[in-house]
Amino acid sequence: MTSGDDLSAERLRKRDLWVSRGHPAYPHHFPDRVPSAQIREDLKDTPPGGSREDLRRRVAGRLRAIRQHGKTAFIPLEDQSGEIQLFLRVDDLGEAEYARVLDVLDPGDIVGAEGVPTRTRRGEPSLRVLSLQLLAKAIRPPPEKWHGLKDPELRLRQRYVDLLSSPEVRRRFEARSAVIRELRTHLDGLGFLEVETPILNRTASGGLARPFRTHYNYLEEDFSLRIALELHLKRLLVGGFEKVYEIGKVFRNEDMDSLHSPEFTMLELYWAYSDYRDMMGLVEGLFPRLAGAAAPYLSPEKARELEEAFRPPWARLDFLEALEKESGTSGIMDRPREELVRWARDLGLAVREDSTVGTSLDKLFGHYVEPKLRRPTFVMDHPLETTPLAKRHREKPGRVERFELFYRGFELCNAYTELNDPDDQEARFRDQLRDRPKDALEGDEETYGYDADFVEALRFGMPPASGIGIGIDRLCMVLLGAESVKDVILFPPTRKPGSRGDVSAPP
RNA sequence: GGGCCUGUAGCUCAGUCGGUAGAGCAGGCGGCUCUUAACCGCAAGGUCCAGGGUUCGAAUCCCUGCAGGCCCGCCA
Repeated sequence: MTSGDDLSAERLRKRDLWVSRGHPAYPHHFPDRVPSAQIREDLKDTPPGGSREDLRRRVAGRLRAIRQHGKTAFIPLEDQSGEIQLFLRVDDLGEAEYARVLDVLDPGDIVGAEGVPTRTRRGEPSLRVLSLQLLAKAIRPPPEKWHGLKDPELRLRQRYVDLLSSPEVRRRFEARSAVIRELRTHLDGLGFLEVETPILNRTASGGLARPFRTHYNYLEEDFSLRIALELHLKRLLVGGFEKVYEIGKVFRNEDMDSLHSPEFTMLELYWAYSDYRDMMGLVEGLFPRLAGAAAPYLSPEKARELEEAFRPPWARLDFLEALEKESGTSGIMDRPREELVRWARDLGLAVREDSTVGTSLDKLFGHYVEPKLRRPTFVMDHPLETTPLAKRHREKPGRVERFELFYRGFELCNAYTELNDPDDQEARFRDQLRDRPKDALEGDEETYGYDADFVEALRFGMPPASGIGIGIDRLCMVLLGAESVKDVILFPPTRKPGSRGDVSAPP
């Protein structure tokens, strides 16, 4: 009688009962409602046992429990603003109506109610209900009221159940939204223009990643989903826009773990007539604002910790100096490629025999330095080979003007003075192609794709500029204290369901 | 890709040495006019992830697979 199917059957029976009494099963609207928080506000100065007879309020939301006491009932109702208790009495509704209402209600149902704001004798802010209607019957029961939905698999596969049963989860995504809103407000205030550029591209470039492939029927060509926003935004600098940014999804056809999602949100920003030092100033101004936006959603201790951590100025480390110091080795730049590759491989780092100087140094840096960067730290002036889209350093030979921001051992953003010399850009693209491993498949390899049209754009003249990319998901992890990137993504990708929880099959 | 762990009622979880499957919540019936994880009584509810094997007998032991988690590796 109470297997899953039977629970649904019971709820359907109640819905039909409600309909058979002349009510619509799924009414079209519920006008003039106020947030439940308004009723709490109404009762701010009302003592226990008192009520606001001068008011009639309408609220709507999901029922979290039903506590029946014979001729009274207490029914906590939740909406986005919080919770308010519905207080039902035979004295208010009459025997018949009281029974009719309670006959059809279950936890999880969405109802609308009208009544008088009232504080119970115990002082709980409530709405003493004069009329109530079902707005949407929940055919499936909600998760256990005290523990909620714990199963990590179901929480991802059926995020809506996770959300409807856990205000804290909803709150985390409200916080994410608040952070992104603040990001926009801040950048708009600095005069940046938000733009949208194509997701489907002939060549996936501007980053180092394996792209998703798709077919564009109209153009009769295979396209890639973008792996970065960079090259289109720089085309806009050529076009005369001086401060632009985009917040959007990028797609990298790679593994997922607690720090990586194949589909993730990225901010990229380009700023004409500035260099990477100007950009550091922008970041130091931005992050404290974002920490401030996240603060109301955090414990006071966490909020203070963030505020202190991101108070500028932050530490600045020269890439090579840091690597030489932490590894206890000098003259790294003078060493031949083979020696660096051997060094990295001897440490057990995943570096191919035919790997480049840049990759080897990157891996060595990741091994020796990155884990130590707990407080916000700018790592600056990377070796040239690591970064084909950055401008050569004006003073340090063999290096580029670039910085990455590290915090708690992982990268939060990546910025550089942009390369705007078309000949240098063309040569650097070619170097990338040449260094590509011999067994790489065309279009399926992780390399900076050669974008000839981008080089052509540079030939029209791009102003000197700096640019930055910020991984929004990681940023939210840091600001909201999430352990996994899945915790800040509403609907992370999941594998085809196994034998449990298969909700993808049509009936 | 490697190692470890998990999968039992709609939900949260027990299940001993291999011997008929357990609780709480939710649901049903009854009681109760101020509860808030309401309470009290009664009855009901199972593809023990799937498939195979060992055994007189498997939720339990073995193998394979599926899904998930953690660590490592890979990957900006």
